[in-house]
Amino acid sequence: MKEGMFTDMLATVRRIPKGRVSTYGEVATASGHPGAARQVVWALRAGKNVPWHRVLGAGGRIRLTGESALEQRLRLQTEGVTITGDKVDLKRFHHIFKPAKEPVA
DNA sequence: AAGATGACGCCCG
DNA sequence: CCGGGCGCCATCT
Repeated sequence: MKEGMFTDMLATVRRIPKGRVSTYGEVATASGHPGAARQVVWALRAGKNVPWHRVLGAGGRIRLTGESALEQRLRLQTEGVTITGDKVDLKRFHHIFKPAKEPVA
């Protein structure tokens, strides 16, 4: 039965370990839906038991606004993720998804 | 069916 | 770094 793109995306987000982050674009690609970064947002809004706070905009920038952004910062900091200004240093906290398969050529 | 929306991304000036 | 413009794509009006 067809699970759908949202399910794929949520499963991918759930693989981001505590204390690490990823981006909408990365999640889209890693879940098999390159270019569907916007759909990752729908998935996060609809999904449950999902570490949505670990997903950021390109460059590690927090894209949420208002109260939601505050909560995201709080949650990330609680996990030990450092936020400078409005972004996270991907060099330090970026989670690299395990390549689907095919070892590096 | 047509237009508007958005927690996006990338390129350009 | 910042703003502006365009492409993308499921969902909503």
